[in-house]
Parts: sequence; C-alpha cells; structure tokens
Amino acid sequence: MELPNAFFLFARAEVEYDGRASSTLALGNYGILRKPDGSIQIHGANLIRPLNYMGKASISWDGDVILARSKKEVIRIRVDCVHHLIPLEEWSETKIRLIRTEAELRDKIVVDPESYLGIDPSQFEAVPEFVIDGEPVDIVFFPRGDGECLRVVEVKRTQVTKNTCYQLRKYMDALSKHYKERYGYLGYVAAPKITKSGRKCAEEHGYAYVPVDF
Amino acid sequence: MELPNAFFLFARAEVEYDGRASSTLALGNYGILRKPDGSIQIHGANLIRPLNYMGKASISWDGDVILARSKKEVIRIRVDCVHHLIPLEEWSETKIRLIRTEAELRDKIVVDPESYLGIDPSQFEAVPEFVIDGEPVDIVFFPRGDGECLRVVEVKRTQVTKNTCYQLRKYMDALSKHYKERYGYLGYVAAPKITKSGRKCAEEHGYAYVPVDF
DNA sequence: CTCTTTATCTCGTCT
DNA sequence: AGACGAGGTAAAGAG
Repeated sequence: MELPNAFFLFARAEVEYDGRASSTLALGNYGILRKPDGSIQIHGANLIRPLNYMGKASISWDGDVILARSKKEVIRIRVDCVHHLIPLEEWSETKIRLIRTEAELRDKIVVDPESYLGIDPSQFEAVPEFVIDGEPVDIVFFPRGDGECLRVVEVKRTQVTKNTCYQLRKYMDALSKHYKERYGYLGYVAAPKITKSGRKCAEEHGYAYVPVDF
Repeated sequence: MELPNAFFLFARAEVEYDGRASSTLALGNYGILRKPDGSIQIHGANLIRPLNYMGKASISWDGDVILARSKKEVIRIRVDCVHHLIPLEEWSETKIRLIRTEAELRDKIVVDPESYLGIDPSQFEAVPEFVIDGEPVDIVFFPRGDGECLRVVEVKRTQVTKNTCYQLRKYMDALSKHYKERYGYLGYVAAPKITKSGRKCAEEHGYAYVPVDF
C-alpha cells in the first residue's frame, strides 16, 4: 500500500525495534508520526518521549507491516487495525527561538566580573569558551600582570550540582597541566541555584559559588 | 470550544512558551499531540524532539487560543486554521521492554570477574550498585583477605569517554575517603568501545580498560 | 568526519 | 519534593 510522505497514524499495532538496543512493544493502540524529514516516532498514552523512534528512515508498507529502516536500525510495525490515517501536508520547518540560555548567564559574568567575582576587570583578559584539551571552558580570566591567579568559571543555566564541581575540576586539571606553575588557580561555579551536595563539593574543592540570575 | 481528552491536531498556528526558558514559534503548520496523561507536544516538520512540550498540563480552548498550563510553565497556541483534529481513544499505556542495557554488561563482569578483570572470584565479594556517598558505583569488588586491592568498575553501555574516567575517579575518591588505608585501590572502565581521549585519560589515571560486549 | 556538550533534556529511582 | 544518573539519549557546535 502507498504511504503519504508525512502522516499521523493511530492504529492497533505491535512493534519491534532492533539497533542500538532491542525492544518489543505488545499489541495495543499507538500513535505513529512520520515527518517529511524521514523521521518516525511511535507514541504511547503517556510521556513526552516516544516509545520507539528513528531519524531519517526509509519506510515501506507491505501487507500489514510497516518497516522503517536506516543503516543500523529497523522498526517493524505490524498493523492490526487502522483507526485513523491522516496525511500531513505543507508542514512548517520553522525553527524555534529560545531565550534565557547558559550563554546569557555566562555573558553577564564576562562583561561584569567585578560584581560577580570581585576582580578588577582591567587586570584580566576574559576568554569565554576557552578551549583546553579540545573542550571549551565557560570562562577563563587570564591575569595580565603578575601576582594574580588565573580564574576559571563553570556556568550552569539552572543549578550547580556535584557534577558541576567535577566538571570544573576536570578543566582546572587540564589548565594547570598546560600552564604549570605559571599561574595560581581559582575556581568558580556559577548558576541561579546550588544544590546542597553541590555546595559541599564546591567547599571541599575550594571553589567559590557565584549566584547569577536572568 | 470543547477539546477531546486526547487528540492529534494539525493546524496553522503560532506558539509561545514561557517557563524554564522562553520561546516563540512563528505562524506555520504544526502537529499537536495531546495524550491522556495530560502531556502536550508541538511538532515541526523535522526532528524527533517536539518544538514545544509540557508534561501534565491542564488545557483550555478559548476562541482561537489553546492554553496549556502547569505549575511553572505555560504554552499559548493561537490557532489560525484547523486542518485536522482527531480524537484518540483507548490509547494503550503499554510499557516498552528493552534488552541490551548497561545492567546486562555489568552482570557479565559480576558473574565472571576472572575473564574480565583477571581476578580470582573466590578472593572477592562483588557488590553491584554499591552505594557510596548516596551514589551507586557500578561494581565494587571487596577483597575477602589481606594483600588484595579493592577493585572499582565503571561500566558504560556504548563507550568509555573522558567523562567515564572522571566519574570513576569521583567514586574512587569517595571510597578511599571512606575506607582510608584499609585497602589499596584499582580502577576499571568497561564498555564495548573506548574513545581516544577516554583511553588517554584512563592511562593517565592508571585505570584499566575492560572490553565487554553483548 | 569525529568528538564533546547542552537540554524547557526526559524519565526512573531513591532519599 | 528534591537530587542524582541513565539514556537506543537527541541535537547542536567545534575542529
């Protein structure tokens, strides 16, 4: 049978997936969404995430079986009964515009380190997204003169957790390995909030918590 | 207007979101999926992920505006033109059954540490999901007698990365802080694959990489 | 291409 | 309710 380019299908079906993992889905009523980009997703009665999904798949409908295939994955949908099948045309590819991102918080600290870190801006060069060891550090403040420590800042959009501190530690490891005794080092974790264990971990590591908000 | 409990709506609409972030979505054709659990998601022509979404929202349709609200979030959908509106009934809540998980790999090592770690099983007590500091370590092998090191294993389903090594380090920190000099400590990172930087990081930390496969 | 990080992560699980 | 980690994470961004 011929399938539209994009469609929403509500059907009684059972589903098998094999690829990065394997899964089976018992016979039941599911919503199946096929998009113009070739992606397909199978939804159950709850949760945002689909039960099964595949990006950029080629699909065929042969008898009562819809087969979606990509290089290393396959979804096999045995359709028992079609409740609804509607083709979707002229679907918009509009991109969403987001505000209030981590970058926004980061930039606040970059432009006003005096308020947030209590350091003299003229004494430091602020480098956002400084790449060390192939990984970008949120902000590194390089001292222009002697007698000042290098400052390393890790920013989170919502909250500082224990993991945030370990992430900062990873960066500080890399920086001190690279620059050795050329600098002293000070670490900061910044976010609107900090968890209890995050605070404890920051204290143990000697990192300062910097509250920053939108 | 009255909305069905669960539905799929294809409509020309524009969408605003405000909550954990903010976003706007220009007028266009979108697919809107409302599930029996109260979740709602708005899909564009591509990608698996919805453009906007909300779990457990109460919704109302007033004039041309669908309003979805939860505690701290709101989605406002101005509907310009309804292309399709289909109610979805008797939707199945079936759960998916997954195989080939991290736990599977972990158990392989637990039952046969001789093959994977080269240690004598009779000399150790293997504790999967050993909780230290409130966090479960994949496997800890406690030596039964003296003269053997404690073995700590971090397992990944796909590949060992640099982060895997730092995760292991976090656990080993916690274990050595807890047990002090009672043991020596050896770390292992296990997965079907390891990235280049993961291998480098493991070597620098003195962790052994353990290939393990399904 | 590969590798790494982000995310309105989502979702389960445990305190 | 908050915290924490896994995920078939997906998707974006950098090199």
